[in-house]
Amino acid sequence: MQIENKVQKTNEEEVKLEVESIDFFVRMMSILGLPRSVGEIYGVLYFAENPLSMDEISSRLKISMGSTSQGLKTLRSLKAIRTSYVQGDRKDHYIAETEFRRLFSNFIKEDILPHLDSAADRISSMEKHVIANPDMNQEFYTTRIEKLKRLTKAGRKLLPALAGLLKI
Amino acid sequence: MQIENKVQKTNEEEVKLEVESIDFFVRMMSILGLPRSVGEIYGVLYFAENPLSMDEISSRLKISMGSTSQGLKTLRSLKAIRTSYVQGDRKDHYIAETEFRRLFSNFIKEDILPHLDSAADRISSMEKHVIANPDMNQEFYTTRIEKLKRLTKAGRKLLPALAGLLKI
DNA sequence: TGCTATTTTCATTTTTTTTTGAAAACTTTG
DNA sequence: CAAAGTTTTCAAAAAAAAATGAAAATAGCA
Repeated sequence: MQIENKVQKTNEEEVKLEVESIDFFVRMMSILGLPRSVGEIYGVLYFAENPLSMDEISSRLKISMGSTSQGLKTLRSLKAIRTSYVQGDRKDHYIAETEFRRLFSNFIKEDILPHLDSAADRISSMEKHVIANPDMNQEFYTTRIEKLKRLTKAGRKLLPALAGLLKI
Repeated sequence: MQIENKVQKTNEEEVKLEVESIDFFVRMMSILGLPRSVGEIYGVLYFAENPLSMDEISSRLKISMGSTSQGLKTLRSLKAIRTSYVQGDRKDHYIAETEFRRLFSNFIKEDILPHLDSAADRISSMEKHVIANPDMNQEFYTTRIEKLKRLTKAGRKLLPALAGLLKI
């Protein structure tokens, strides 16, 4: 009734908007393979006019503090949110980072490129197996391996550039 | 011992290569959110010199016919594999489509764009809520909604173009 | 057409992922 | 520096996703 009131969504249209925001980001994040709770949290923060504490987020969404903490951690590591100091309150407060360009660039750096790195190792190990055995149809296998090399090379170039193309 | 022998990987290096191929594609497909079995199947087909039947795929991978059938269905819908007639054999036979460019383009068309379509609907419904209530901080909400619009618009343009950029 | 081989479907089981909740670990402040 | 407030961690529970396997459907052949 006291501090909370300041940030509580009292208005009906605001509540509806929040529900749709949550739904929107749950779907978006699920395309990126992120759990439901992460989308929910970002959805709440995206249309929040004021920074929200973990507490407020957790009670608005009716999810546990544990989930909320985990979700915030994920969002922080993607730099999709940041903390903001609120005077007279000891809790941490969060606001959504709304530059999607940066958000994507972090996602690619963090969740995609590491896979491409390990892919490169695997490909060179494949090559060794083909070379090690002259009985194998060298042309066939070499061609296939070349394609994989080109694929990972293209991915490594293209994906980071992608975020730059996002004129958002 | 009879027909199978023709396509069985007998050579040790070939077996090792196959294992790595499976591993490679399991990872790749999992980036795209596709189940393990789909990656495994594609991994086997990618380095197969001859078309393989469902039977052969399923027994090489030691996965059930049900999974294999489902996985092949997914791969077919992505046009990542195609069937090929093999004389004197009543079974269907599959070969990997190795043009990754097309593969990605199908993935985007099939698994990503539909989400963006439904996103557009949701955004316009968000707008209605903001307009419906003049008490809301119009500037704040309108700006956020604009960002979402730009995001989805950019996605719709950029993603299909992405496959074209893949020089593979 | 009827018989058999092959593939698909789908209820059930298994595995994996996510969430919960309570305890542990921090942090702030009186 | 202790006491209360806050956040994190992590084992266990719940939920979601994927795989199995057997029955149903389909297709090819005599």
